[in-house]
Amino acid sequence: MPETKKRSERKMPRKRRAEVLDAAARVFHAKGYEATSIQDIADEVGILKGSLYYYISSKEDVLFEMLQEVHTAALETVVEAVAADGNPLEKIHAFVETLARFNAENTIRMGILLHDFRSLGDERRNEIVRERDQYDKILRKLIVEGKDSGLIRDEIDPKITALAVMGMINSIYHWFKPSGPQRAGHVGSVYADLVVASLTSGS
Amino acid sequence: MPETKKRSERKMPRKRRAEVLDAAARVFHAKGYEATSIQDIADEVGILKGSLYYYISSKEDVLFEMLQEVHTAALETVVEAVAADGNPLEKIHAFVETLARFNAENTIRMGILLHDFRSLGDERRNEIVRERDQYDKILRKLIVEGKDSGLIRDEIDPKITALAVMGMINSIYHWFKPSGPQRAGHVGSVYADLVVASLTSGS
Amino acid sequence: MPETKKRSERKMPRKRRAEVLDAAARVFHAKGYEATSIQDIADEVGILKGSLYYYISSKEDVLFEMLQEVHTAALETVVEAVAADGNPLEKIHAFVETLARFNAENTIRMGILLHDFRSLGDERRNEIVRERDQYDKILRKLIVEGKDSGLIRDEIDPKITALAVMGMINSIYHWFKPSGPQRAGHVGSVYADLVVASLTSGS
Amino acid sequence: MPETKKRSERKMPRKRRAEVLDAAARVFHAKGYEATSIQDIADEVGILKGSLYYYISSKEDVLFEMLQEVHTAALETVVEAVAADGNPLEKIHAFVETLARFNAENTIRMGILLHDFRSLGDERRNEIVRERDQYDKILRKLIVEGKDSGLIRDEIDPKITALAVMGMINSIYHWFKPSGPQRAGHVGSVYADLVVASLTSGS
DNA sequence: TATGAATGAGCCTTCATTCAT
DNA sequence: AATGAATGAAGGCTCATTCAT
Repeated sequence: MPETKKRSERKMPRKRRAEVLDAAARVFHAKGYEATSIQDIADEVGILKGSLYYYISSKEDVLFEMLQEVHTAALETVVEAVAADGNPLEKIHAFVETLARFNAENTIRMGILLHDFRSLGDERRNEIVRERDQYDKILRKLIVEGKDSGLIRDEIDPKITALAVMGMINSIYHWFKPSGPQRAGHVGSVYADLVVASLTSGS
Repeated sequence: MPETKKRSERKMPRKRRAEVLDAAARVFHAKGYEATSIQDIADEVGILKGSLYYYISSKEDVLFEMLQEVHTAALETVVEAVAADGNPLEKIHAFVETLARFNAENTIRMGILLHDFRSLGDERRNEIVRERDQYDKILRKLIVEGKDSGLIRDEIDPKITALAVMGMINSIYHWFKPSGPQRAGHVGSVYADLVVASLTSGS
Repeated sequence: MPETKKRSERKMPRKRRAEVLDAAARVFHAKGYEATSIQDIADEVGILKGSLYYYISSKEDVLFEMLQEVHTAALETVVEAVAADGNPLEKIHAFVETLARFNAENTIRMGILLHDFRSLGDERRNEIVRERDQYDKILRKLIVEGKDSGLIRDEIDPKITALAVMGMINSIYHWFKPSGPQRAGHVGSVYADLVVASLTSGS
Repeated sequence: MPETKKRSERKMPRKRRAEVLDAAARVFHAKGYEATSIQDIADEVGILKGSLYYYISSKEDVLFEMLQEVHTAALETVVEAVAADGNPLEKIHAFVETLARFNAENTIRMGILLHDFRSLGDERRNEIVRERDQYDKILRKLIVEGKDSGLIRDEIDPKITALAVMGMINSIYHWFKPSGPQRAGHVGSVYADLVVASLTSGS
């Protein structure tokens, strides 16, 4: 059916813009935001660098929109996961599993978020940092609740532990390859099991 | 005595050179290698940027030497710790404790290593990456040995677990402040306890 | 009737074209020719910048046509005024009054003419300059005639005086606002009186 | 005396910077600020455009400093001239003579001031405009005083007249050539005589 | 008539590096 | 040991213009 083909090819309104953003994400991920030139992105898209500005308004804007986007998506996913029924330990399991899986499913953009948010202007950077702190807060609160209810060992230090767990999750983008042997879901459950075990064992 | 003179002439630059490297490390850590200009480093040292080239040969060289240095030191410390007597679990404890403490004690240079090694040329980057993989290898081998000797749970996946632990340790530079409440040694033992617990627990 | 159709098709563009020129004049006047982008003009008209090229052939062409137009109009008005009966002094009065009024009535286009004719290519600029010099010539000749006939003081230097008067007139676009308290005609007669007084007085 | 020569050639601390500013002024005057590229200035100086930034911090800064400079100098000269003893008419004569001469002596920088102050950012432009208005204020006040004391004709409109005189003076940069037949001082006195005549004659 | 996409040249600015002194 | 001046390449971005639709 040539008609169907035509329809899907016709006009593609904001499709090209998404292509540009995707290309930018790929290059940012590969070389880092600062080391990436507008030329690099243009090459990846296959147009001239001047032409890029038909789709973007500045290099930093591209970064910000990209980060904003993943950040919102990640936070939503996590909040939803933690909202489900369960005791603190089950919620921690869900938190880690969900966020680890999200990281594995979005290595490119999460990698940029974690590596390059510093390159944003003050205001925007603070906005991102503020949002990022929420993960930590949620996790730390769950650990405290787990200790209060006796599900988590007394010796556990909520602050350092939460930071350790976040660091563990935030490093997934360094090694996870979607084309590799592991599935993102597998990584999520392995990470979650590890964390839960570390909080409960030891007696 | 021309000899004495020579010796003192050779030594002075070294001291100043270390100052330059320290200044560079501070700025790299604060802004990232790519976002740091030679001017920034010169400002931090308090000399003109042209004068820097009396001590360094290129910006990348500074980075490389810095990374080499801390990398070697870290590896030495870890290898030594693991060489001590003990069963695999005890060795894992020592590994994590030592490396975590080292990270806390060297946030500036370890931060640069982990964030900016990508900016090196291909050859040098590979050299660093190759060395970095050794940590992973050591840890993974210890986990396998621990499983073989029944000290570590059967379900543990050595590969993912090793990566998770390394990620945990490698994120310390993000939050640890030498001037903060925690001592580096405390961080080390908390991390080590957490890891050991995660490997052994599980009812 | 293909003829009727043709005629109406040819005429429509003309109207829109005038709109475009007007919009361009407004923006040129507000920001200066060099600082005005084609985008600015398109925004003022309310169409896309690509669409502008249906009406214009280049940015410089727009400027040139605009300047040609007002220049011709100004010269016509002046020539007509000077052609009327009267002695040299009366003609100078008419000259200044007419040209000053014209300047006040056409601040936008006269402002562009006086501020931005330099941006034209060599040939066109020379064309404009050559025409502009005619005002000076006319005025200077009238001054000489006035001196010859004893109506104008002997000490008057025709060259510098003509230039001074022209400068006075050509600065009207800087401050005259059609919406302000003064009427254009008033400005004309005040200027003319001033000039005549300066040429005759001196006891 | 080679010594004297050496001394004057040695170190020339800010000499090169002045050369750069002079070159910039020349090009700005010839083509207008907006139409002048940094490349143009570099070519005029005879260095690479990147090298210019050793002496300047931005194109607009160069403009601003230049304008600031002439403006201050002009105002000082005028204020001093008006401060001298004399009746309002004599002061007006001094005002016009001084400012016209200053304009003739500084066609390049005054031309830039009058043609390109619009290109400054809002704040700086307002600063310049505010200072520029002072001339007008001074002159208008003198005219009013002249009318009050009966030295100036009753019919004179202080506002329009002041604007006309300022326009006359401000157009000198358009035609005056230091290499031409007229001396700057001559222009000053001719202008001043014209203005005084225009204010007093007519009875 | 008008749009949307792209071009290509040029612009201002930054920066690692060099070198004579 | 250090300075001051300059280089040359590159960077992000703007803009007049073109053209298929």
